[in-house]
Amino acid sequence: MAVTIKDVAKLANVAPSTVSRVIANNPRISEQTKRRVREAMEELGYHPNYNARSLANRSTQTIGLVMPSSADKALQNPFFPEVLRGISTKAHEKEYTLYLSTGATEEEMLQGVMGMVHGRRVDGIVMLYSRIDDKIMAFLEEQNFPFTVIGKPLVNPDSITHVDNDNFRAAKDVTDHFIGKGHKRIAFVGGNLDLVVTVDRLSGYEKALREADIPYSDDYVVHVEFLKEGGHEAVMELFSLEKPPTALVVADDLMALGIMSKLDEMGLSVPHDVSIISFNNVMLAEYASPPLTSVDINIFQLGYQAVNCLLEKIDDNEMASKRVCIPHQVVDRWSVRTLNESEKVN
Amino acid sequence: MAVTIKDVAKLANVAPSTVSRVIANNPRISEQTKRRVREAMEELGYHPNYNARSLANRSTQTIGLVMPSSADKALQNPFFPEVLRGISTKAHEKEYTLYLSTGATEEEMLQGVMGMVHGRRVDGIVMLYSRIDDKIMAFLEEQNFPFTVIGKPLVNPDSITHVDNDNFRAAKDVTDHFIGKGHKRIAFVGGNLDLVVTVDRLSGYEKALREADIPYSDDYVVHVEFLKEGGHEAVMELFSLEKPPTALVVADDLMALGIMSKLDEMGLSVPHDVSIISFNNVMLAEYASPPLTSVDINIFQLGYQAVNCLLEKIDDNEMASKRVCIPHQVVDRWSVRTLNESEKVN
DNA sequence: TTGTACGCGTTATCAC
DNA sequence: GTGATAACGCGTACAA
Repeated sequence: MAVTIKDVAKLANVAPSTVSRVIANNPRISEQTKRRVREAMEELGYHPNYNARSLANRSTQTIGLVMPSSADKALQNPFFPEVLRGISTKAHEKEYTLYLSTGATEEEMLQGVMGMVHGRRVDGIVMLYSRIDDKIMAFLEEQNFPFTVIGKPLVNPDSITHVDNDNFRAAKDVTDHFIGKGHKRIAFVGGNLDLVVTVDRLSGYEKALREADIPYSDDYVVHVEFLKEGGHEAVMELFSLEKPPTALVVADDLMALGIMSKLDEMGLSVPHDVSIISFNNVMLAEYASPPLTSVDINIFQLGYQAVNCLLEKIDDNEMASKRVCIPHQVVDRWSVRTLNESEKVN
Repeated sequence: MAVTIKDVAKLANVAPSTVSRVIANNPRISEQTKRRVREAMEELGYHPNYNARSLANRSTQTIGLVMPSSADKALQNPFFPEVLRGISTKAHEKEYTLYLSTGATEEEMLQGVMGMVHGRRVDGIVMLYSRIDDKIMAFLEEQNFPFTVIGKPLVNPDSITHVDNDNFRAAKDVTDHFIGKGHKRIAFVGGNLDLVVTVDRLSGYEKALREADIPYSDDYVVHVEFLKEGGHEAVMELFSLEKPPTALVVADDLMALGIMSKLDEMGLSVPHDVSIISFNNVMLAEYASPPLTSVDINIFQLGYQAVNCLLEKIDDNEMASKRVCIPHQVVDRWSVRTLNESEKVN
């Protein structure tokens, strides 16, 4: 069987506890025995068993990740690899490892999370999305288990540590940007209304219109099931209005891609016939035709900080909840056109 | 502290071992005591500690996932969410959970995997990619640790269990498809030559040309760093040849997107000026303009079967290695045009 | 059918 | 500085 701490102890002529101290680099052990023990470890090819350690320690040094359910189309969004990169970077820095929840349905996901928590498989959890009325979040709160959320929890956001963008502001910036370019017929294409981010951005959009005295119209607001066929219909509706929009605020780069595909089909060209600004600035935005002007929400930082906050909770036993706001910036590409005077109609 | 098996035992007036047996649903326990014990578990809110279980069991019921390093652009490919879906489905079926390796460099990744293996954090590993001369794979083989590979390992593929497509055949099919449509100037745009999949597809492409007596030319073969700027240059080269290609075999949907963006810039239109078939058939292929004809390689199945094979190794202690081949099919969309007679030049 | 006793590999608390 | 010894929570021969 595998080599244990006892084998090392025997070979080095010390007690198992001494070996343990050497591993922990306990300063009260003489350099001499440290060397001897290390040589023994080397010789036997010893590696500590993390399960045993966790058991004795009551700490797993791993954090659980809750993604959208695997059946969820949202998982296809390049948002996740990038947020994962941020998460894994911070985790690696602090020598934490990652545990993945799995499950196709929300119920399965919940079971998985309950397993992680009750089975003491993880020390804390990062939720990679924030959905309205989410059972998993409710469970974690009720259990008082350390967790952080990427995005803004709708229910008591003040008592849940989360890292988010100022999505209200970002959407307002984008809408203002359009207004500054002479656009007045500005439509909003949002994602699933269950996602808090959607409602935040919608509010920002509304606010910008209001400030500019542009009337808000329900006709100009559609919600697209992320890349779904239904979305295409929504776009068709939008452009069969008597006054079709000249500019689109789109909640996600991928959605923008889908929309552009549909526009292309309809013989409409971006940015000539319609301008688009979307969110996330994933790599794809740069490779679209035309390259998309997009709001960079700093996805990497979202993940990085989420882990950072979580570890503060775990390591420092920090009880207070906080909110971290990651800055955004719109990066200009080629999907926006400035309207000339004659085009500035209502 | 948390409620343990002993607390349950006490409340139910049985020995801890009995509780353990109830958990395992041991048939030798009377229904009556089972009920009593279960009630006690319920009342106390008992949940087994997986670390303790793993320790006693010598099995973790979790499988480790090796993805490309988080810094690798390849991680952005929608291939991964989808393969993850397959993996997680099978894992969930068999009540296995998932562990993620992290790391930005290859060295960090290797450290991570060594940690999983030596620390006995996982029972087996699925490698989500297969790169030529991969240190991680070499390590796993040397350790004789159960693992399966998605894609074909270049070194001794016969002794490593892997699940793959017939990429040679797929590329040949695609090239034949073009040939059947009258194309003769067919170029191949491959990905990183380190990836085995690239060389397999390249061979299939060559074979098809040879069979059709179409001369193979190095000028028609370029390799694109996935979605990278360099790729754009490669495309420019291709289309500044005196005889530019009329058809492109592209190793990845995302690459095709990048290429189409560049073609658009150059004033070339798909499929009018150039036809394209790419691989993977990720959701994006459907939403490109025009929608891409693409080879569906059944990504979900790749993941699902990879776990299946791994579990056979682990559970049944199956030592023999095998190769599972997942079927592919090309799904026709709008990126391919049939050449008319006058266009069928060399 | 159920209980006893020990082992899984570590860490932590005492001693010395 | 270092060595016993007792947890950590569970599974499992073996005994009853």
